Amino acid sequence: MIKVGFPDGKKIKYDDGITPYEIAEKISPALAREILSAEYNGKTIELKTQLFKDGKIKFFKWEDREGKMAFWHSTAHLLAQVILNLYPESKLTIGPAIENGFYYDVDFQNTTFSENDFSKIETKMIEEARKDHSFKMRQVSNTEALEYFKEHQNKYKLELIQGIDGEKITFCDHADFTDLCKGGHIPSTKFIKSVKLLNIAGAYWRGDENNKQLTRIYGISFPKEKLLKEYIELIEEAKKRDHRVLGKQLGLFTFSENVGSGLPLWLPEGTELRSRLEDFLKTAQKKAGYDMVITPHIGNKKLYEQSGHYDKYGESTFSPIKTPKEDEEFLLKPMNCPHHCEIFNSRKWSYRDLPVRYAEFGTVYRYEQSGELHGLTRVRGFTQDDAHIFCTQDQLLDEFAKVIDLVLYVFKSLGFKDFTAQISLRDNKNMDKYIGSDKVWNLAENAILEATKSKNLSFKTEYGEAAFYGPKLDFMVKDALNREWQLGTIQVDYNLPERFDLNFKNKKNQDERPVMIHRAPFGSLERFIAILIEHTAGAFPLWLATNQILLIAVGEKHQNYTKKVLNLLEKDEIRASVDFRNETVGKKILEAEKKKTHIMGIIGDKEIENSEVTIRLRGGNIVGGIKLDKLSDYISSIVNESRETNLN
RNA sequence: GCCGAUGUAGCUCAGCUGGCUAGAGCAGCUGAUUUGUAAUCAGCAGGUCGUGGGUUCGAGUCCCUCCAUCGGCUCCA
Repeated sequence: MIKVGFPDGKKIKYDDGITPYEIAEKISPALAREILSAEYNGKTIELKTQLFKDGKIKFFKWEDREGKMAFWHSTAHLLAQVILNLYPESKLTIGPAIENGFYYDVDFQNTTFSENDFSKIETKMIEEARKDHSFKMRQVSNTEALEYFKEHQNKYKLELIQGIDGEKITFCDHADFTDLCKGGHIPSTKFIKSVKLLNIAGAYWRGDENNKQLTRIYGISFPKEKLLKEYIELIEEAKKRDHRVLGKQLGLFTFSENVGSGLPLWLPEGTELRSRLEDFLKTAQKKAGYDMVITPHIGNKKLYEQSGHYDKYGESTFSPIKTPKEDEEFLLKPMNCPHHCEIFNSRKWSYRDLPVRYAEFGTVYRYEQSGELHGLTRVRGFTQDDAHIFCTQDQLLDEFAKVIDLVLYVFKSLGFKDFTAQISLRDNKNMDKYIGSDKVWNLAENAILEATKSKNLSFKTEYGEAAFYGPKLDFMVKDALNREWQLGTIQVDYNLPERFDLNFKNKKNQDERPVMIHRAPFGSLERFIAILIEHTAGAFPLWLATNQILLIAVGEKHQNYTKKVLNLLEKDEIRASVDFRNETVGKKILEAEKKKTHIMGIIGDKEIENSEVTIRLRGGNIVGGIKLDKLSDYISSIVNESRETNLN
């Protein structure tokens, strides 16, 4: 007999060799029908794995992340089976489950595979799924595994097997298909009720661009038809919220082939939104003791050689600009930090002067590879809400914590309620990517860790995500569709102060190095606005909206009164506008809705008679008549509310 | 940069396997209408079909080059 513990603490004895599925069945047949995978003593196992030792068991359903992973991973097997069936020449490589579905990387050899082939594969997959094939794990010897894939002439799998040392090699069989696999499946293909292949992409073998490029097929699957429908609706909604689509519709920004790709042109409405965001941050930064600075758009190449940036990123800057002077070259500014270091160096500092905080909306230019450009989220010219704080070692924790406060204030004001922190450290396998000694890196990493803990932020740690000069604290926000975006970043840097020989006089009148904090709560205005558009579906918080209320005059004879209302609102600093076009009220409302106008004020005979304005909120909620002397207060109150919560 | 796809009016799209002066809706302009909570009616105008080349009696449609965009990969100071 073995003793099995459950998450609720209960312990039950079972016969040796019982499987998780059988245990579930004993608990309740309903549970057995729903579970997709299980974990035993912290390790993912198959539902049909026999248990011979005491342990703790956990069951996973579709609702659990682990359940979905097993489900999608199993679907990847199904996809592989069908592909090998239809394209016997193709070579399978890897096919994992991902956040939203799964993919399989396939070398189709000389055959081209396109989206047109999706439907026949989907059909075949469902056909196979219905046959109720069970997934069976089996252990094989190293030689046996190598033999198998030699026979199938699959050099990719051979490479994978050679990379597995010590561990046991396992195969997974279902139907007539066998794959190298470490496990984690649903019991049978019959659970897979609907499958959708999503897109096709190129992906390098093992993620290395020197390797052959394979065809990656992305897909998703569900245990119920209805769930697929919901998923497709979610994708449709995301498409509607796409900042590139809304940016066009709302007249915020555009691109021109003649200007160049990745170089956004800000239209008047977009510029106004952007300036308002800048003003918002400027005010907050002033309160937090920052000083604004301005630096040029170009800088001598030597400056970036000194900082180390040129060595690291020289290839992704725009080509150097030559001057009549021989050997003199300038770069379009790819980052602001060296400039701010030079500002710091323009005078002598005492410890009494620190911390010094320089902020700049600094426009920078980076020659991103053409295939990496994407709307406003990845561009070649963008403006960072950059600042650099120069402080003493003693001030570091406090300063860092203050920056965290500022970042959180920004998120809160803009309606990002759901976010996580990520501490980005060095990749210990690739230490030559970084500059500076272990000693200063350890100092910096500890500072970030401590400051983050002092703020009670929960965080995850990612290795290999640090900047080349120092570790980072990055903020990932979740938008209204639950998608995760990286926004603000805070970095601790001991290296640039060294490279620029920054000093201040300490209490003992000795030269001492300041520590530098790099930070950008938005990251860049372009990227931030893109994410804000997708998060709010273009309906920005009312305090930020360019047009807070649109006054709609029913007829020509109502225009004078409407103008009076406009003046009244403008005097109270409410951003109002009027629509006097010769159009029906219905049409004006439709267009205001399209422009995501939050508040509409309708004015006709009735309103004039009662000295009021009828308020209609976006989406059709009619508030009713508000007297003129109460109107500004009413609007101001919803504007203020919008600073805390989104008016949505 | 790499793999794959796409590119027709300001916008969204139609144009079948190559065949007369390339179509529609919205937006625009003109006129009528002065309108009550998600599209008033009529007329007009608007495109060298991304670029350059080629195949053909004939190319928006087929082939090649380049450019841009989209989905990914790689990269992201």
